[in-house]
Amino acid sequence: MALWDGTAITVAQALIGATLATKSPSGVTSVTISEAEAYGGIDDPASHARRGQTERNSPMFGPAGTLYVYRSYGIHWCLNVVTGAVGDPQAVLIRAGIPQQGLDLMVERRGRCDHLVDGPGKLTQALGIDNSLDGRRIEQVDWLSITAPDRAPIVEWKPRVGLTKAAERRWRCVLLARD
DNA sequence: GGCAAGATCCTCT
DNA sequence: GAGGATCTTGCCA
Repeated sequence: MALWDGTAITVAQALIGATLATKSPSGVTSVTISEAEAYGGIDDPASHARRGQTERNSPMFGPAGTLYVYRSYGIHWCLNVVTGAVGDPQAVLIRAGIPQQGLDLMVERRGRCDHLVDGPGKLTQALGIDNSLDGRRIEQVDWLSITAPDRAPIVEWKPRVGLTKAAERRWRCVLLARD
């Protein structure tokens, strides 16, 4: 069973502590995922899919393991992993991580040496992720991988941030410590 | 066709 | 801590 099989809630928790890695001609970069946010289906007012399927959000309606990359505030890319069944638009937003490999490359991409991957837009920039991945399946992208952690980490569920709708739902999963 | 909102980040004070 | 940048999407007239 793949990491992304399940509901947005269970997948968000499963992704915490997992290793997200990308390869490029410049080298390999990888992070330990430390923060992920669950987005429910069309009944989640904060989800892009709340008004049904559109051209923009159609990857969310695809099978589990599809990547949904959208532009935020006209500037940043945000990476989501689609979960749930086809036609059930659940997804997990990968918000932040802890740098592991390729620190130099991340610094180069970010143009600074601090705050490399502590936000959704920063994480995609540091890992070289953009909308070329939108609608692709994780298994079909040979330069990106997500690997489950060896041991289940200790996590905490907190309210979502940056939202104006349904922000009170405690669907943000944060890495507390690794067992 | 026009307008407002938005799952953010950076810079300046 | 506050405010500006920047642009796509969806709603409404």
